[in-house]
Amino acid sequence: MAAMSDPIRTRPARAETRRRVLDAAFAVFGERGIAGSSLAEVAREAGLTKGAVYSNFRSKDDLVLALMEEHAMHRLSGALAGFTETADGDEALARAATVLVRAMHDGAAWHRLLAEYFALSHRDPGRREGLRLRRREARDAVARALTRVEQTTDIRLPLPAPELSAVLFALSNGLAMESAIDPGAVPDALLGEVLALMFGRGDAAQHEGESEGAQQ
Amino acid sequence: MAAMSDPIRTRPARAETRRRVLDAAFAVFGERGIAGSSLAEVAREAGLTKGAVYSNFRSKDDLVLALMEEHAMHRLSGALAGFTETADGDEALARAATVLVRAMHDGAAWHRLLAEYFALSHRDPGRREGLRLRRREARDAVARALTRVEQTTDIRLPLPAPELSAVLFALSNGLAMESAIDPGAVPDALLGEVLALMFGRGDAAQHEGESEGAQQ
DNA sequence: CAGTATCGATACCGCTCGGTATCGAGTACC
DNA sequence: GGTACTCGATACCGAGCGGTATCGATACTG
Repeated sequence: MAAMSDPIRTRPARAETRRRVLDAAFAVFGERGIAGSSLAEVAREAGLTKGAVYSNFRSKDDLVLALMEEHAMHRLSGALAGFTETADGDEALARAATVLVRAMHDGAAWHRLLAEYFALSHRDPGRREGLRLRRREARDAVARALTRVEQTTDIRLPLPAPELSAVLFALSNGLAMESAIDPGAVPDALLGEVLALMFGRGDAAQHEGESEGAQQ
Repeated sequence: MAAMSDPIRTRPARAETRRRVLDAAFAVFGERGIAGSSLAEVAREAGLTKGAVYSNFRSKDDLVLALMEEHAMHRLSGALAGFTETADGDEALARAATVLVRAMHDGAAWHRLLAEYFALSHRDPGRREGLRLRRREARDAVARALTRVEQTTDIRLPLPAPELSAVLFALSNGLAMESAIDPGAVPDALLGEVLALMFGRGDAAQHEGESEGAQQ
C-alpha cells in the first residue's frame, strides 16, 4: 500500500512493533471476533504487514495466546489493586463492586474475547489446560485477597474463599455478558446489591458505580 | 399413507432431514466450535451431504440461527418446568438450584455454543438484536415465574423480579463457564448455597444436586 | 565504516470453505 | 401410471485464509 520509502525512516524499536501488533489484535479480534479476523486485518490495523506479525509471533494461535495472557494478567492486577486494604468493611465491599462494575462496562470487548476463547479452547487440549491453569491462578489470587479482607476488616466471608472467588468470577462474567446482550437488563447498582445480599449487609455498596453511560 | 409398508423408502421424510441436520449441527458445532466447523462436517455427521444442508437452510448463518433458536426454546421450557408450584418455599428454592446445576452440567456443550454465539453476534446488528430480544423473552419468562413463586410461597424476592432473573441467568451462565474451564472449582452445592444466601435462607437448597460425576 | 544479524515488506502457495449450478432419483397428485 | 415437482448428491468455483520464501533496508558491533 503506502510503500513510500520515507527518507527519515528509522526502524521502530524492537518491542514497539510487538506492542502495536498486540494492541491492534485486541482491537480487531474484539470487534470482529478471533475466528472472524484475518492476520492481514490485524496487520493493517497496526499499520504494518503480515510479515511484521509473523516476525513477532509464530502463528495466529501464538498471537491469540500472547494477547489473552497479557490482557488477563493486566486486568487481574488492576482488579486486585482495588482490593487494597481498608479497615472499613462496607467500603471494601463497595470498592469491590465498583471495580467489578467498571470491569463489566469498559471491558465489554474483553468479555467477548474471553467468551470466544473459552469456546475455542475446548478442542485444543493444550490450550484448554493453559486456560484452566491461568484461571486457577486468577481465582487463587482473588481468594487470597478475600481472606486478607476477612482478616483486616469486620467482614465475614459467607463462603469459603476459593468458592466465593469462583462465584465472583462467574457473577462478573455472567453479568457482563448479560449486559452486553441487553444493557437495560443490568443496572449498575445490581452487582453491588447482590454482593450486599450475599454478605448479609443491608445496603452496602449501593450507588457506587458512577453512571458512565458508555457501554458501547 | 403406507409409510410403514414401504420396505425400501429411499427418500427420508421431509422434516426428518432437517432434524438430522440440526442434531448433527449441534454435535459438530458444540465440539469443534461454530467457526471451526464446516458445513461438510455437519453434513457428514448427519450422514448427508452439503446439498441436503443447503436444501434445508439458506446459509450457514441460517442454520446456526435455527439451531440456537430451537435449543434455547427447548432449554428454557425445560427449566421453567422446574419452577412448578410448591407451597414450600425452601423446596422451590431447592428445585430451582437443582435445575440450574443440572443445566450447568449436561449443558456444557450448549454453554460453549452460547458463548461463541454471543461473541459472534456482535458484528451482525440483526443477529445481535435477535439475541437481545430472545434473551429478554427468556428473562421475562423467568421473572414471571419468580413473581408466581413469591405469590404462592413464603419466599420474598430479595430483588425486583426482572433484576433477579438477570442475576440468575448470569450466575448460571458464569458458573457453567467456570465449571467447564475447571470442574474442580465449582462444587455442585455452590449454586444452591449462593441462592440460599441471596434469599436470606440459612441453609436451604443445600445438597440438592445429586453428584452426577459426569460433566459433558 | 565495513560486516553481519535482524526485521519487516512483498509476493506467492496450497488449501479449505461457503455457496451455486445441475441433474438424477423419488414422491405426490391426478 | 404418467407427470410435474421436490429433494438431495455431485461437481465445481472463487475468494480468502494461514503460512512461507525471499530480499532489501536497517540497526548493531567492532
